[in-house]
Amino acid sequence: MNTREDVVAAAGRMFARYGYHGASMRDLGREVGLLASSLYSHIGSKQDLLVEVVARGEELFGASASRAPTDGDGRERLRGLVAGHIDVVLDHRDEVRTFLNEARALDAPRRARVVEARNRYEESFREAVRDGMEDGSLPPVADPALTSIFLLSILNALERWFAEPGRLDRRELAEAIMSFASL
Amino acid sequence: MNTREDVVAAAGRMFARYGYHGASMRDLGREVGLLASSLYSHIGSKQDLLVEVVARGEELFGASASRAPTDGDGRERLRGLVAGHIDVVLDHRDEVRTFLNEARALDAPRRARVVEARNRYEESFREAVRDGMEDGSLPPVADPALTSIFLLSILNALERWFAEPGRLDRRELAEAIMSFASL
DNA sequence: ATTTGACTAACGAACGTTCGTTCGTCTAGA
DNA sequence: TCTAGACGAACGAACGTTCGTTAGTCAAAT
Repeated sequence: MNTREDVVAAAGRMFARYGYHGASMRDLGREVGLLASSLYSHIGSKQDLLVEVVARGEELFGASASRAPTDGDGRERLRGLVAGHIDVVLDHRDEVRTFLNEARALDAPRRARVVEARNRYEESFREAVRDGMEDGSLPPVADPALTSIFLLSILNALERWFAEPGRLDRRELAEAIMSFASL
Repeated sequence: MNTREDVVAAAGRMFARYGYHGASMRDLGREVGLLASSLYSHIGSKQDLLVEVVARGEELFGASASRAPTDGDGRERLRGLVAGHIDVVLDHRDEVRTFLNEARALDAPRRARVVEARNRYEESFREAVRDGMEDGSLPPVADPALTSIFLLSILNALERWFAEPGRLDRRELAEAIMSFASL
């Protein structure tokens, strides 16, 4: 019914699977059951579609971070961030993939904004780790920044291999990641 | 002097930076100081170039795995694999990036071969972890497969952020990763 | 009666690739 | 030693195709 929404969703799927440059407007039209030209009744340009999909990824992570518990010790907050990240990645694989891998196809200023958003998001991880070390809820760790990068490396890679349903559910996955990092 | 080599190297650079579909033959020609048409004195097709770059990535990881120590306990062997992986990623960023991210632009049978090679490589990690658990050199870990995936997630993400020279050198990086995983 | 959203048709630009050609360099035969 | 001719490498032009995008039309829904 809401065609525009279908188009954006399809764009997310196609960009995620084939990459921005690898997915043509004709492919995209076929995916949603329209001709390429008809897509322009709903969107401004292909680039606009990418901007929108990437922005959604950005918002999803931002919302997840701000939804994380602000009370509780560092460990609990980190746990919340990890669980939130897992949910975002698995519930919105396509937007996440596009956000993580196709932002390079954005023009420079928009790409810079994405990098900035990622840094802000990463900072919330660093903060939780740092606080957890100070309040004693996390073991003293060499470097909160490094720990955050490693955690996010694992979390962002989930999109490439984690399948549901599988041997692990999300709860167990979060547990496995935390205990892998001995956190 | 060896133009063909230059072309392949430039292709690795361009594919890594802009993606296979995002890099045109004219871009590539400009990079090596030739016209697009002149590239065909040295290569068969754009697709051949991708095949070659990806194959190099594949070989680099394969060679690294077979260079790893076969004697020593599991922990020592895992350590060797991690250090080897770090070297491959940092010494051959472009080929690795292309290998990791652009294999999807290959035709299905070639893509399948890449997946297979990745699985074989991952298996060498699993084996080292499994052996390390059995010989007592590694702490008993829930799941060697999961541990390997997490390790490789961290290792493959290095290409995205690790800079040399920086606060950490490779030795310290390997150490940080091993101790992050409490291995 | 107006508006919406799909269509067909077409645009110019860029794509990967092939073509005929030129221009050195290197080798073999006179 | 000189020369003929084969060769590798690069060129510019052009190929057919696909790209993203626009314009005009027409049917259905409001």
